[in-house]
Amino acid sequence: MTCAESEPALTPADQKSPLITLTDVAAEAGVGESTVSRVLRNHGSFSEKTRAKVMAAVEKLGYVPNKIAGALASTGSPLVAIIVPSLSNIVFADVLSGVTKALEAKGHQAVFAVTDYDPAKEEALVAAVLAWRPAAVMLVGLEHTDGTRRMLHASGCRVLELLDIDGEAIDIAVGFSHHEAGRQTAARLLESGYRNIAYVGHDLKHDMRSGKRFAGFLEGLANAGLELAEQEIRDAPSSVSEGRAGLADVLSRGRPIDAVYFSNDDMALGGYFHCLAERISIPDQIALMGFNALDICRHTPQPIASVFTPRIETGRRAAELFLEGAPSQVVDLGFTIVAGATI
Amino acid sequence: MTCAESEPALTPADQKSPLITLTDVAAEAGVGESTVSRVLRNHGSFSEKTRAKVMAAVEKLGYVPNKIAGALASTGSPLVAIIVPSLSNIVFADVLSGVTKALEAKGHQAVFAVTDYDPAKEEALVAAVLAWRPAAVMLVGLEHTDGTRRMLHASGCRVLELLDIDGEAIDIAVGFSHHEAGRQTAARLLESGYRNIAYVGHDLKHDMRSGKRFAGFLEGLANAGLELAEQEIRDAPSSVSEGRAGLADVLSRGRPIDAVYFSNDDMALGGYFHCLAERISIPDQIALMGFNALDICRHTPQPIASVFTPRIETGRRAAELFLEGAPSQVVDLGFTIVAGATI
DNA sequence: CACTTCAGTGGCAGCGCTGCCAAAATTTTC
DNA sequence: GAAAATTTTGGCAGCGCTGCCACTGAAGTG
Repeated sequence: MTCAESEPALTPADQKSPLITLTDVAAEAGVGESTVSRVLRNHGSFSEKTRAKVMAAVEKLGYVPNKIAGALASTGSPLVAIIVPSLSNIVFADVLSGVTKALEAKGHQAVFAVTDYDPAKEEALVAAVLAWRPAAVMLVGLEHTDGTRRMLHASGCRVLELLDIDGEAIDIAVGFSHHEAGRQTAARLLESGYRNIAYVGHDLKHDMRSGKRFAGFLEGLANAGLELAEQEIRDAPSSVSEGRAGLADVLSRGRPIDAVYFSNDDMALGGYFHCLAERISIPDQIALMGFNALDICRHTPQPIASVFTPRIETGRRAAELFLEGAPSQVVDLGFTIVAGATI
Repeated sequence: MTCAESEPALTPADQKSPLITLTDVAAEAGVGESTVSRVLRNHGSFSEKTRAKVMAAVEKLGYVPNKIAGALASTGSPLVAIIVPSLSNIVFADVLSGVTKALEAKGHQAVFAVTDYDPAKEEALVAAVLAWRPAAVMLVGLEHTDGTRRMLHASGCRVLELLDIDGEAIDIAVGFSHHEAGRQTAARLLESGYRNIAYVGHDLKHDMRSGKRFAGFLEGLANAGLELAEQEIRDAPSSVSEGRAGLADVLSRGRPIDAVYFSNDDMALGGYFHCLAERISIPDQIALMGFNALDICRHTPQPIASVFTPRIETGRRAAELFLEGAPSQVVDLGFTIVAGATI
């Protein structure tokens, strides 16, 4: 739960002037401390004349309020913790943007950390951020260690789980169903007449959500009495190169393949590049389908078919729900299959 | 400097149990508060027996130390603020990863914010983060408003400016010279025999660093007595679609062009897609050169020539310098021109 | 054996702010 | 014009922790 880590080296720059405090401002303005506090937070009542005096003193002294002290004195904290699996995937950066944009307008500050898709690290990071007594903790996905869950419950702060709704939410979940996305993708491919379908994916053990899509996809095929013609699951994070190598591998096996479902757009883009390089005609010889509908895949010579996911919206909505003090709930923001030129 | 924004709504979840404090742990363990504090921070001396008692109490009560209180009591703060222009550009996400990875090992916590390339917003965000009394503030680039500089100076905390060294640093700067990168890119293109060179760029007013590369590039051409054959500067953030449209535009003007320098790899990738779509042969008909050496551009059918920039390394190094308490300095991490199949 | 030494410990005063309460100033009311 | 209602204000006790200092008792010293 708590480990005695060795001290972080604190501010090395020695404070030249002992920083201005609220008391200094009060003295300068010739009013009481609480009055300054009220004016600065625009909270409670005070006269216009007082406000002017205080603001003048603040300006003159270059006072910057100390939120650390403020947060300690008032019990609530304006901090929101955001813990994401990775930043190299644009998906999480999008979520982060959405969250911070909605938060900053309300005077909240984001503290954040990256888990590298490691649940144990997530647990450690949750412990670390809880020490800051955040008003809310945002996590990606619904899968967490028991320790993480326990700490989160005990902390009493709001918990927002993002980008997934397939499972049990701790408090609020905002996202969409990956399982359903996988299912519908399969349905769409079948509708278009493809029957020899391959899957090229990445590291399922760590990326739970791509695993859920894969399961949904298989279910979609099974419903039509079909199964995957080929599959290649790379033991690495998703990337263009893995996607390219993965498709190359699948095709090298010689079995006829008329469509390929990739675990996401990075992988699909790699597959697309493989086809371009090998002069494999798309979609005549082979159809490609990705996931996320990244901007980049909309601007390839032939736009790659994909599934649009509301990433920024997920972040924004989560922040809003938290700000509103919404009750525990699961918000399904849905997804949209976008046809490209590749199916 | 400071504005009276209206209150953020604080923790809406009502604390069920008045959270465990260090005093509770001390009582449970039958020792003094300072002893618990010493054990938990592994600081000062205490017996193994005491340590065990304290840890047992911590475990039993599920105590999570309150760093807000800790930071207030000790003057230094283990918070580091990171302010980036954007998150949609992978470059800044990389820097962020580098920074947080190096920081978390040392018990520091990152707080972060996004400016959207707006210096005024940067100033507001600096004011906001300074209220958390961070041990360091990390910013991208060397261009800041006077207000930002003034606040940063007055704060007395370390200031790290990342990804640029062409200019006056406030405290520590870590990065490389964009001007020089532009110059060397021009030299390289000239070396390869190209003479009818075009530039396709994005929004220079906001992205200072791409402006510096452009200036360096022009200088490189001028040194050889040349100037740009064509140029197209999009009034938008860099993206694949802008790059594609930009190149299309330049080529439509009918002037012979044998090489194109793009403001970055996103733009270059767009240009590459345009060539693929229009069956323009690369590099026979036209050579392409980007900037950043993104992974994705290394895996296109023909790898796109680019300039590798040490992004994660910049973040890591900056964090290390801060942790070491290094003196003010400018660290040039350099860059590397990487040949692709497109020049 | 009286002396110093020092690891191990507890007490308590803040850190800079907010929240509460009561006092003071102002306005309203009859 | 005095009383009542209201607005504005200041004082001060914490928030939960750390840093300092003083204290303990066991070990080391001559």
